[in-house]
Amino acid sequence: MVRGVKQKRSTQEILTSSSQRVTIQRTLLLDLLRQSDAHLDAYELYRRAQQKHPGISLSTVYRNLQLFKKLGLIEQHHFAEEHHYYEAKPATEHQHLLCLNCGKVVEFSCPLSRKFKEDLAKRYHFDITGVELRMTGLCSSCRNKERQ
Amino acid sequence: MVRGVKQKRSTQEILTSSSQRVTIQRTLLLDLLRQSDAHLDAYELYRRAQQKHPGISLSTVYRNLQLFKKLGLIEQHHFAEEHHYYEAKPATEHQHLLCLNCGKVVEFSCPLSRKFKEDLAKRYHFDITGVELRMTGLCSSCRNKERQ
DNA sequence: TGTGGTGTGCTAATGGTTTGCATTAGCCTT
DNA sequence: AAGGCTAATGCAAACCATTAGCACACCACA
Repeated sequence: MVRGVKQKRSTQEILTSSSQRVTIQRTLLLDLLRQSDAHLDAYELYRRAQQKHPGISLSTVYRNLQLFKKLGLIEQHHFAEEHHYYEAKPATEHQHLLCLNCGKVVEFSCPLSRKFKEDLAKRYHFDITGVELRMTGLCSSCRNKERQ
Repeated sequence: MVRGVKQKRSTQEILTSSSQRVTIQRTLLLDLLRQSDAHLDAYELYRRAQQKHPGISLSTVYRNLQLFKKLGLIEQHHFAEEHHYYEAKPATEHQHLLCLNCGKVVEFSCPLSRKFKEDLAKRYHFDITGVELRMTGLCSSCRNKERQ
C-alpha cells in the first residue's frame, strides 16, 4: 500500500544500513514521515499509523521517533511550548518563524546553515545531524491587535 | 542582597516601563536570571528564588517566565527534550550545539543572526524578539564510544 | 489611606512522554 | 527450514513539567 518508490533510498535500506532491525512498525512510521508534507506530532503520526497497522502502540511511535532523530532521519521542532512536531528531513533545509501569540508559522530557507554546519562540525569535532533555527516574535496582525 | 547595579537598566525600571506591576517576586526572579551566567530551568530558578524569598511559589516562577519571554527579556531553550532552560538575554547573541548522547552543550556565536533577523522581520512583517539556533549531533567522544 | 484589580500561593488536574515487564518477532547460525 | 539470542513491541501504570482554579494579598493610583 505504502509506495516508498519515489524516495531516493527505501526505508528498509536506511534501517538496515543503520544496523537497526527492520520491523513493520518502523517501516510504516518512517514511510509516513517521509510521505507527509505537513508537520506531525507524535499523536497524529500514531493516528495515521493505526490506519495501516491497527495494533501499533503509542510507545512504539515515541521510541521510534527518538531512534529516527538519533539517526538524523527526522528533525524535531518546538512550535508550541509543550508539543513537538516532526517532519521528515527535507531536501532543502528550511527554518521557522513563529508568532508567540497566534501560533502562526512561516517557513523560510536559510542557505547559510549548511556552511555553518561544516565550520562548526570542524571546529568542535561534532557530527552534526540536525539544525534548527527558530525565530519567535509577533506577526503584524498580532502586533497591531495586542497591547498587553 | 541582590545587587542589580551592574546591569544597564534596573529590573524595576524594565518592569515599570513595560507597565507591569513591580512585585518582589518579579524583581527577584528577573534579577536572578540576569545575574546567572548558567542556563536555568524553572525549578532551579525556583530553588534559588526560595533562598531569598522562601514563600515563593513554583506557579509564580512559571507565570513570570512566560511574562518575561513575552516581553522579550529572556530566551527559552530546548536542550533536553522535555525540559526548558532559560537565561537572561545576553548582550552578545550566542547559539547552541548539543550532543544528543551525553547532553554536552557548546555555545558559539552566530554573527549572521542579526542580519537575518532584520531581513526576515521586514519580509514577513514580524516583530522578532527571539532567535534560537540549535544544532544537534554527536560530540567526538560519543561518536567514538557509540556504535548503537 | 482607601479601592479596584492584578499577582500570588496553594492544591489539584492535565497531558505529553517514558518506563517496566511479559510477549513477539527479527536476524544470524546451524 | 529450525532454533536461539536479543531487540522491539504492546499494554498499563508512572512520571513530571506545566497549567488552572480559587481565595487572599498587595501594587498602583486617586
